[in-house]
Amino acid sequence: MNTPAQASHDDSYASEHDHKKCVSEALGTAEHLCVVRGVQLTPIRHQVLELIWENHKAVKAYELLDRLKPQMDAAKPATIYRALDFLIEQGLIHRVESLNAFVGCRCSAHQHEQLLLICNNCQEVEERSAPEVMQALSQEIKQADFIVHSKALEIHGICVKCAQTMAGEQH
Amino acid sequence: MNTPAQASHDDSYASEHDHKKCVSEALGTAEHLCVVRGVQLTPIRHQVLELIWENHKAVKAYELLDRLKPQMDAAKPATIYRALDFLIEQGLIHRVESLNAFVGCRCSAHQHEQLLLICNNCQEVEERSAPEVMQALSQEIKQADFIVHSKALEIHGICVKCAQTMAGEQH
DNA sequence: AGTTAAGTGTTATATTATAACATTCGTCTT
DNA sequence: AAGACGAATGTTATAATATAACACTTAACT
Repeated sequence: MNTPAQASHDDSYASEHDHKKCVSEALGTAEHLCVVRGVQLTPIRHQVLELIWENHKAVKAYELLDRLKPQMDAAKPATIYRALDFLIEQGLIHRVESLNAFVGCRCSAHQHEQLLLICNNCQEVEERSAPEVMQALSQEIKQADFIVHSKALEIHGICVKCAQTMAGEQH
Repeated sequence: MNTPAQASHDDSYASEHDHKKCVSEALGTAEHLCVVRGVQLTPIRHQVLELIWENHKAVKAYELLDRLKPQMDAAKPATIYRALDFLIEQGLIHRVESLNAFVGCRCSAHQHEQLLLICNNCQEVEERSAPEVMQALSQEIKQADFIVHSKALEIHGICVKCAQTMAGEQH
């Protein structure tokens, strides 16, 4: 499979906002939730979650594996996939179905199913709770007499920042 | 990867409605659209489309390959994937992202992006145009200043028929 | 000490998908 | 007719994604 182009803004998400705060909040919430739920956020799981939170881009399992290896020589596919399974079960990350990739979840404590806006240019993923969409969805699903287990709501396109960057480069 | 349980109703979609008509309409529309668009629905592509339309279940690429081989001994992965790429480009089938599988599209001529209700029990997929959902989505995406390229809207759960079957089996 | 359950280590393999290059075939050009 | 072309297909190889299966460790409980 081809390596997707990894556009990267100077003013990327990671620098535009206070990403350290962003990460520490996410990890703090994760640690707290795991204690509350009586599940173990083991060192491996914590490391994988940290790697995922390095930015807001969707990241592939084998890329995480490569990034984990320097810290953990023994890391194998199963190491990553087990950690990912746990993190998904706990709602701490999203699996991006349309990319076979993973991204941190900011909404672990609340409802987990969100609308994902996925930039085809920079791979950053924006989560939106999109209440009107969810409301309309509920109605529609109810009309169909369908019993929901899970939702994957993924929009691909170009994010604001990339659109601006591209517009700037036109001149 | 595990083989998903393939539940199958006596009163399955395929027998409940006039599936022959369903298939002939789908194939007829496909043939017509390809003529209009000046693209070639070659024998291979036609055969793959027919295989996909054998039922309303999401089907895997390698399962299609196995089903194609009796008719076409030379069939290889590339054979299937090329046909699938064409059919997707032309909007004649959906790729179900959350299953890495494929299903016939009833709405080729109109808007292609639909809400998919995917039964975890029988693998049947119901397409719904869900105008209210699409309207709410447009609003939400506009608010995010996001430029849409494509949408994957996939709901997993249990379809009406399976729910009824299960309820019946409780006694 | 013995048992158990959860987590991890390790090897192997299954599943999904694409790359790369050769060949065929019909059509258009000369 | 000969050659050029583009689209489709044939063919081989391999990349990328994911899981199975079984062994081992550890901590908690009995």
